[in-house]
Amino acid sequence: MSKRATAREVAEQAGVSKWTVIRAFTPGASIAESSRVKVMAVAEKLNYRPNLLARSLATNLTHQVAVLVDDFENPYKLSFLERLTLELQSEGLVAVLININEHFDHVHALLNADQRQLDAVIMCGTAFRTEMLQDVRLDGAAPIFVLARDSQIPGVPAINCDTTLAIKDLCRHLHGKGYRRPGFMAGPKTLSTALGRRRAFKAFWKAQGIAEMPELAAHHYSAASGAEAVRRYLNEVPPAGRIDVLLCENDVLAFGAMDVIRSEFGLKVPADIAVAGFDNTLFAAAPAYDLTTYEQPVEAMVKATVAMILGREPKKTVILPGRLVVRGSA
Amino acid sequence: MSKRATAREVAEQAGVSKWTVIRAFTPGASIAESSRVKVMAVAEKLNYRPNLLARSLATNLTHQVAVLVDDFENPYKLSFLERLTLELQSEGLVAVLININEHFDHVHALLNADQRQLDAVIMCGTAFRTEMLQDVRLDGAAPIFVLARDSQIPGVPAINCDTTLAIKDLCRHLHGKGYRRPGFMAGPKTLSTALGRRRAFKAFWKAQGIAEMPELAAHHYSAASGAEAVRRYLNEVPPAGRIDVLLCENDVLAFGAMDVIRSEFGLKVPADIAVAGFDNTLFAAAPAYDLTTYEQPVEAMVKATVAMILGREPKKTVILPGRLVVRGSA
DNA sequence: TTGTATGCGTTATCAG
DNA sequence: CTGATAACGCATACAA
Repeated sequence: MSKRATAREVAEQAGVSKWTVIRAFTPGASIAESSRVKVMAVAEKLNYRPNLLARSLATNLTHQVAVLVDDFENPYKLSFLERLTLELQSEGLVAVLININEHFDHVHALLNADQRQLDAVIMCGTAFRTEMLQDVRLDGAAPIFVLARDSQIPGVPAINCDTTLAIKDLCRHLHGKGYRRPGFMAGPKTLSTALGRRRAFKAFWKAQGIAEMPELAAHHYSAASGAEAVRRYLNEVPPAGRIDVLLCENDVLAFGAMDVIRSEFGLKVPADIAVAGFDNTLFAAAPAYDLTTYEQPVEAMVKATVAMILGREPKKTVILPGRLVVRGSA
Repeated sequence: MSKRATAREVAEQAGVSKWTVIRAFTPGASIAESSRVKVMAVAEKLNYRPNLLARSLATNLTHQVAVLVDDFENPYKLSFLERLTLELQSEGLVAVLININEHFDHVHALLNADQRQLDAVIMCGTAFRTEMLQDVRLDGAAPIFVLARDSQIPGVPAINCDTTLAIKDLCRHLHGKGYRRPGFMAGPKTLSTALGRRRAFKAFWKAQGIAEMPELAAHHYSAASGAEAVRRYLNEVPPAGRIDVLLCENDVLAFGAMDVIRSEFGLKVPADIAVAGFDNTLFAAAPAYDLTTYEQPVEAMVKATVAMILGREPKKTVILPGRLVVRGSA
């Protein structure tokens, strides 16, 4: 039942001042080896370890980083969280995971992070309105980073995959495969716009002299919404006038789309309609989907983010190239 | 560029003592309405908000809870994280997400949580050796809770789904469907044992007078390992002697198994081999898998955990019933 | 190398 | 209701 020992208690038992105890636990502090050993022995006995809370109060560094997430339906988020926590922890930082939802929005989260003196805030692919950040006065607060999404906010760097390049790579592949009647499935309007994938898609095909590009609108970034969108389309448009390839804004939408195309309409992928996604989610590789998609450079993005947080790199928007993953679906 | 204002600064500008400022921000503190208004005005102007770090140091409460996770390959974890963060945040707590891996093990995480004075530690389905906890001396430290797994450690309550009931429900369904040659796919030995699913499985079929139950061993809880295990089995055992139903320890293994059964061996699910899983992952509902599985009562489990953390419920192991989800795969 | 004084921004407690 | 004093556990600067 030995309660947490404090530096003062250790000092008493070791017969030194508490500052000497602190020094023993401060790497690079000037302290005699003899007293260091003595202190450490007593510390071990009393089960003493420095109180990081008190340290944070004194140093103004919590070594904690807020990670804001709002879409838990996308398994892809899990990869991001894994890499992010891994990278943070390897640098002595930890992630405070904040669930952004109707009851707890960005402003709420930002204020909270501020009050807890967190060292940085990473908005991990969260959907936010640019105006939102201007409402909040966070002058002395932690720097904010936008991960896996663009940021138009001055002073708030984004670390993102090169969307233009990515969509171009994807579309070039589809075009090379001979598809000429492309369709695009987007998520909710505002969020979709922020991703910029639709724009790049239209630009590519227009450059190829193809003007007609049906758009299927999904209400959420979920398989169910993807399914619903494609169901609506297939019910409305007779076979002759249909698209021959569908690029979905992300894998989750693509999964839902493929499910409906095959199970409900008895069509073949890619023979009748080819499908491609974005993210290279774990399941994209499963034979059941075998989805052609695009992989974001998660590790590089995460490393770049953490480097900026640590001040090893200047804070500025970074765009990194990803990787086209060709599989059987398109 | 207004730096973070402190209570003292606000006090000076408002012409009161800093304690009055604190009172203005302390719900239920006795303070004159007039001075409260005065303080709030200045606080607003100076952009003051209480420093939770300092508060934590004084109160010994951080309102932060460590959430340990070690398996980021299972999309199911995402549901847990979503519900957990949601519930914690609705109670004024936040989750510190800790990635348990080779470089950062449970002991490391526990010590870290201790030093950061976290209020509690939730081991969210992590694989640990019982001895491990005894090595760590964490007497005055935060209470530990084991979520979605059993705990044999005295004083460390587990919040889990009723495995025995769950497996019995699943198996009864399979038996009712007429399957008589059951097989079980387990994950890594030690982790699997901790889950207790295999044991319940064997018990059920033995009670039905069926003794032979092939076991397929997966090395990890991943689709690839599930695929590999079933591939090995199907290559070794000729069609005549094969199982007619395979219960996998979790959905992810089941997905991998189904992939191989159908794509590599051209067999039908459930006609040739039926498959069932455990967890009711998002993808289990997809037509591509249409997996019969068992759903853990995530929300109830999470609520029970948080209730104990807040001291609203006594700390003790809780076993909750889940829900059988019957689909087309078995 | 070691000890001392002071500060970090709160909370708790008591006197007025 | 308000101000003052001590305490939370450590860091920083300085003196010995």
